[in-house]
Amino acid sequence: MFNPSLERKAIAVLSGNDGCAIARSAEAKALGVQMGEPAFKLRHYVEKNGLILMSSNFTLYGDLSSRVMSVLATFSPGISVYSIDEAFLDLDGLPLGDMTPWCQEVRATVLRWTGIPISVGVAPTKTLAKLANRMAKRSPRTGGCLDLSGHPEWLQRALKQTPVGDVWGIGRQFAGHCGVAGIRTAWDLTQASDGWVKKAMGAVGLRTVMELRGTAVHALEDGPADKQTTCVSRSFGEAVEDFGQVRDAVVSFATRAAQKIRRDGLVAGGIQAFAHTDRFRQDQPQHILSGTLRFATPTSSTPAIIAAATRLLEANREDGYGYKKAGILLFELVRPEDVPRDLFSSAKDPRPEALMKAVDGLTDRMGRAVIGFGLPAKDAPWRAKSEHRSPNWTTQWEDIPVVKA
DNA sequence: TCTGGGGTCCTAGGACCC
DNA sequence: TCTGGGGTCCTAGGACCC
Repeated sequence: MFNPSLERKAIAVLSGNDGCAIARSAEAKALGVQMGEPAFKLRHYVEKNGLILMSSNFTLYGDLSSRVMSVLATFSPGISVYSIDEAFLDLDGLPLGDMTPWCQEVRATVLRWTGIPISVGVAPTKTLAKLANRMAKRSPRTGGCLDLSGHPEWLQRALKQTPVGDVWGIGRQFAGHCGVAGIRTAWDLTQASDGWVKKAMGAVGLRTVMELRGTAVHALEDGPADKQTTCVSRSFGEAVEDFGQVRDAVVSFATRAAQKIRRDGLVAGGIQAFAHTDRFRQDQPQHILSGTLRFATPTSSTPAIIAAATRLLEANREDGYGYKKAGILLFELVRPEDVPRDLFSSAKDPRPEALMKAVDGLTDRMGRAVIGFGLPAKDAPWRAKSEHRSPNWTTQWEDIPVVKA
């Protein structure tokens, strides 16, 4: 959108630390760039075929995502955002019949107002809507929109054209079980017996099959449920032997995790901190360090979470390894009003909360780098690589594009 | 040299209860 | 010889999703 010269080019977006391909343009797929392929294996495409590699920029993607979602929300009061690039809309109550013109309007509006092309699939269940969407995206004839509701013969043809492994809820293992049983397409799976499905893929698989048969079992939720866990982990730009550096990294991850749960209005009942060596370097000694503790009182206070994380790390400290990744996990997340009262402590100390409120206020107004607990050096060796990063076109004043008169 | 990050749900087995 | 019936909770591991 911001760099039209990239249109129609072979381009892949890399994971964190510029590790491997996590998104590919159609042209990159045509070259043979695989999902999850390590970046160093893509170099020959870059040199021979002009493949363009970009670092991921989730701040930018998140902002554009929320713009798209807010446009979608104008089309149906029942919207459930499923991921950064997908949402389900409840069409109950909308005029029945051919939904295609309506879908075209949704698509055209999102494109016009945000610059993002989307595809739309309509069907009686979420699993079938995902299947319809996939066909709409792949087949130019559909113009990006496919309505499989009220067209039994189209639905059957779509099911027969969809490989079973491309069905939502069928991953590698389940697809393998299906293959052994001679089940190749989504249609084949609808014909399998409940007993076989339950045995091979459990209750989850059975729900997928019900949805393929047209019985909705995945309801459209009103709002997203509260998170149960929040994890912040990163691979390091290079292996780190200085344990102090590992600790610095974990402190910054703890800071970030605390921010995240405060933003979600939650407190954590416990924390796990971990660090491990490079699992791909089997020629080097491997080590996984990990520790868990529960807070006496659930908290979202950055100093409390940092203190716990560093305590766990030091308690499980092992020197002499090259650490390549570390992180922390906050679990037993609950809303503060749901935390049971502590029988033995009297008045709650109001100061940590007030402090975090002040820090969050400053961060919101002036950015994350302005105030913090032990701000790490910008050039710390554990900082992830991000060598092909796009600007934050929509969220940083200095990156906002300027239109020339 | 170089290989991501962040989630959910289910299941089986063990420990416990009356 | 013979040894009940009905539960809950927790955990680790495995499946899936984006």
